[in-house]
Amino acid sequence: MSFWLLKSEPDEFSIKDLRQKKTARWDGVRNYQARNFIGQMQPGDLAFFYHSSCKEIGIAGVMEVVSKAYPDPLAVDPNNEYFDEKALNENKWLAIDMQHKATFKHVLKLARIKALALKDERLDDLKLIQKGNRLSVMPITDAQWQCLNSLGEPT
DNA sequence: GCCAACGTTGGC
DNA sequence: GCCAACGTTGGC
Repeated sequence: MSFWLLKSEPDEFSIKDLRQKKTARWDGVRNYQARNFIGQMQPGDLAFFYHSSCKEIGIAGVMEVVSKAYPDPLAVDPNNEYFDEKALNENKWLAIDMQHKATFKHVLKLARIKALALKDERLDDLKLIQKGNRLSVMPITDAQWQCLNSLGEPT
């Protein structure tokens, strides 16, 4: 089993939205590196739901991968903002289904994660806080998961 | 709103 | 294949 972190702008799609829907398709990823990570995900994997570009930046909860990766239908829908003309021949973009597992009582804020990383060597290689990182889908090590998940108090 | 950093595109 | 220009991400 592997661990991941997936970013979303809560104005577009938040952990609250996922909790209401229970299961949702994670789609619209249009970055090759992120796409490749989605391709590696397996049912049963766990992922942090990260809120970006918002008031409370940080990890908002936990979700579970409940499907294998499959071609992203948005890429071949001309009316969708994530439409990709090149995908009409061969759709190489991937989507995957995620299920809500837990919403943290308080968002585990990025500032707190950064502060913690100064003292806890388990977070040394955390991609999230590496310089210039913009990946919206990234792997999390077992140690990083244990460290961060223990700080999130589920509601 | 600003800007650093990275990704993508396209001319050569 | 190089690189300048442009676009996007995302924290602050």
